[in-house]
Amino acid sequence: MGNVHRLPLARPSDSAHGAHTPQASDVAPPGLTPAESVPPEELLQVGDLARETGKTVRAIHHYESVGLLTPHMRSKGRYRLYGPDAVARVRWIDKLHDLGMSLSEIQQILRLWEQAPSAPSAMGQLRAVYHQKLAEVSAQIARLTALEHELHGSLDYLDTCVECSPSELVASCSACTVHGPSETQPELVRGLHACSATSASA
Amino acid sequence: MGNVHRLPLARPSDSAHGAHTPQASDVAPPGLTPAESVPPEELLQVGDLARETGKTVRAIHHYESVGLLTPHMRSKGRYRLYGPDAVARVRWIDKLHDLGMSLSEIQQILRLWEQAPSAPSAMGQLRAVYHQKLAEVSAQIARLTALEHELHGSLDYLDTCVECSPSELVASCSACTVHGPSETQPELVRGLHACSATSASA
DNA sequence: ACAAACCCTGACGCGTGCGTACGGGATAGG
DNA sequence: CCTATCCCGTACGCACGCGTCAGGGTTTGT
Repeated sequence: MGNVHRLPLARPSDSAHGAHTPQASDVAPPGLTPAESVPPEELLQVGDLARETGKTVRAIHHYESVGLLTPHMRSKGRYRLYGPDAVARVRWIDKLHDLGMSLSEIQQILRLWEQAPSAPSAMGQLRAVYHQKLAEVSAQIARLTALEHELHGSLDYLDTCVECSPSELVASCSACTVHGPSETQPELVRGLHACSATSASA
Repeated sequence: MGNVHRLPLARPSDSAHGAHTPQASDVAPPGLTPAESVPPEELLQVGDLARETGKTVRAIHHYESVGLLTPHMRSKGRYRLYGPDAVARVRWIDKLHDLGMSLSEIQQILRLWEQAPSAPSAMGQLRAVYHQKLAEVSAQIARLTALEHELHGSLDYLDTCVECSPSELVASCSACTVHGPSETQPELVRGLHACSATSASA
């Protein structure tokens, strides 16, 4: 496959709005264990989960639809209700996603985990995956570091260009007298010359 | 926008096959400058360009269609013919793409460049963009480094898990007696517990 | 003349990760 | 009862970066 890796600018943050949070009455007649022993006070609606994790409701639905997350239970009105561990889960998903894994790859890990015959085996498999990811991350860091250097180099180069005679046109850059011919230019600069692309619009 | 950045495994390489390369007769009657003074011997067909840059022909067409690249001229049979600078151009595109820029962002840079009134101005704008990109790359490196550490931590953690009693089931991990409760687990491990996802297929 | 490579334009397909809109209940407070 | 939020399920849309198929010329060698 080709090249895939984007850089972010910033993370979207959450704005807070208040509504209602699930109450014990939502879920269980007082005094009964709700389905699988989850303190009813700590149940989260999808919106709450969204806010706590910084994701959108839609995203969480999506995660569920691809099998990454399942609500602990439903209210009687079919509202999704999550236990506190869901927060960890979503953050985990996010992290792996940041690690460069697609949602379906993450799914694979979950499968692996859930279908593992024993704990040590599960841990072993997980270890293997993380090991692999570690290598990839290191490689990516190396690549980016190289690009970082190239950028520095190009910036240095461009610094002198800025002081060039203002009357010079870009067309003359390929025969620059200050820097020498275009062969000596950093690749990040050289690529701009010639090969004119179509022009249009403002 | 959400999170976007993938890691690669390896770069596709090129397999060589031989065909015909453009000849002077393709393009200009002997003794005439071909359109814009390009040594006819050095002209590349799209396939040649593809091979030299490691991209596919389709990709190059695509770059052209989004205005990143224009053939220097066409043969009389409408074959695209590129000058040697096209190679630099494609590599440049690839690099910026690796830098995390979309093709249309790259296009913007080209626009900037071509529409710049003077060379110093063009260089200045380019500098600004690269400056910005440098910051992003640095940030991304920082993020990845953090993730690298997390991975290391998780691997260490998992190392001990592998030696756990083979009869333990994953379900009991959340109450691990070796490591303590799940709150002390690395996030990359904690996220796996509970929140069971749907199971199906083999 | 014919075959073997190459090239052309056009257009639909795909995988990812959600955004967004639609029509309609659920829940809480006043 | 009315209303303000929040939620549900379904489904289409979109941006990216090409892959891939279709139908048909172009060059070149023998």
